[in-house]
Amino acid sequence: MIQIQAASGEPIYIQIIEQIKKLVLKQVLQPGDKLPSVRELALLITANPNTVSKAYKELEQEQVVVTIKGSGTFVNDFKTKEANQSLVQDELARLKSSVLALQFLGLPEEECKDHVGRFYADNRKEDGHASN
Amino acid sequence: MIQIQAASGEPIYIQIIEQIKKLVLKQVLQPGDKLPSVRELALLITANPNTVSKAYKELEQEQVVVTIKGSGTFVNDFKTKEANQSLVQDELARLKSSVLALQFLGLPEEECKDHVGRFYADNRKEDGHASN
Amino acid sequence: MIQIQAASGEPIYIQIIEQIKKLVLKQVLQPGDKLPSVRELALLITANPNTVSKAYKELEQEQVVVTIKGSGTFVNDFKTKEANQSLVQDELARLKSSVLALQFLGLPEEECKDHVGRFYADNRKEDGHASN
Amino acid sequence: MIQIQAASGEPIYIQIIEQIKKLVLKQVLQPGDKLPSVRELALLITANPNTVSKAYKELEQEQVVVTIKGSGTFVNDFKTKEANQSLVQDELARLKSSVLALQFLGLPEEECKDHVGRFYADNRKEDGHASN
DNA sequence: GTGGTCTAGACCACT
DNA sequence: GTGGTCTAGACCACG
Repeated sequence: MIQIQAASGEPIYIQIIEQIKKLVLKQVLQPGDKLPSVRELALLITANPNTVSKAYKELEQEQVVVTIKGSGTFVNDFKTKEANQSLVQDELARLKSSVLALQFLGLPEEECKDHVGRFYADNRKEDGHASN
Repeated sequence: MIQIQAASGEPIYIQIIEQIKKLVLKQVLQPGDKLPSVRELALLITANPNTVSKAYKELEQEQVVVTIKGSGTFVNDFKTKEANQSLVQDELARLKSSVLALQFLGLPEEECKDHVGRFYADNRKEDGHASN
Repeated sequence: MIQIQAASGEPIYIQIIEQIKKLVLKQVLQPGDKLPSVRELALLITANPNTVSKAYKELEQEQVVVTIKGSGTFVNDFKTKEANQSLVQDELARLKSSVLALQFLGLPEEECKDHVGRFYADNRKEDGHASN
Repeated sequence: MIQIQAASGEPIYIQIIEQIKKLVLKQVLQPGDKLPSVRELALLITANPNTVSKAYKELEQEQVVVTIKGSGTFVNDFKTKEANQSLVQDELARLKSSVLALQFLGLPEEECKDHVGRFYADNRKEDGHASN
């Protein structure tokens, strides 16, 4: 369910965070669903429990999941998600930086928007076949 | 001419690279123009010369500038830029990650594309007034 | 009668303790009244009986309730409550930590005292309508 | 400058956070000041660097400090501190819980407010002599 | 030198 | 069983 590329340079805990967000977005994980326990997921992806824990904590901080000590970690109910304007601002800054680089590399504006459209579509699909 | 935000989390050498790319894109820096020397720029932005040097080396590796020993560093001619498909792929991966996050935060696809369009437009203007 | 928020980060047994204390304070539960059995309360709030048991044990240790084997758990007579100076000290430490945080966040001293006054008043009312 | 009680039950990283907040509050640490490096402080208080790092990260997240990779951790300029209403709400919830407990233990309202006043005063003094 | 990430393995609190 | 805290020690990116 979750695939990690240990040699990708992208920190493992970031990969976990993004993949879980994606699963929630695709409704493979729905509000109330229990995530695998820290130790389980660590075994599954052959990572250290601390690393998984770090990912779960950050997901909780972003209100994607809720953690109940002794019980586990659960997908959150989305009610207060509109307020996160500051997070949106941060991400837009990252987006801007990527767009600058791509423009510089000669990627035409329309082509860039096409990619964005494809990424949106990808994250709505059930399967994980990237079209990157 | 170049503004650094040390506390932004973005590495300083990355900020230098992006700002110089932007200046080239906007044609403030034109092919053949001489960049400030490593030491000059380091003084200007109160950074470590090693940091500036690292930025220049990466810009040279991306063929944005050319360094001529004993003379300085110069903006390159734009002709050889098509080969950098791997760089484009890397940047598309970053773009994809940003788009995932923004989609997750509820940003509609069309709104995201609008931002991309604005960013493209920004980088064609002379001045640095962001519309972010 | 007792409401538990499993995802609040506050341990469930602590929530039970505090709510029962509050009910005693408000005289909804009076000296001699019988508390629900461990199993009854566990069912009511869908918690583990061990959790309820832990709460009752701690309440007994603080002399809020008395457990009589084979009969049940009862609200205690209030006479012996002066000795708990160590508990007061512990709570004052928690209070101090909260006050530090609030002062840091810019809450004026008078406003903080007003809140304290309101909390005292709240706990004297019968109903649970918080004015937080 | 920072004193840790390893056996206090209070997590070490929480103690670090609170003591640094206190130092900032007392203006012993002023905006722009450099905190001891993670490794330095770890040696000083004989804790693990990871533990100190955890404290610093949380302080950064609360915008008390700013971290510059390769340079160090610095006390932040307070400009955006008014917006943290949600943090205030969280702390008020903790305060409420403490006040409930103290009321239950028989502490009179006025005495409780006196303690609050003393805590405010303590945090304005230079020395660390607690009057807890 | 700085902080960031990760692992291995320990102990504790909570359910 | 669950997650939370902590230690020891490794490697990396940044300045």
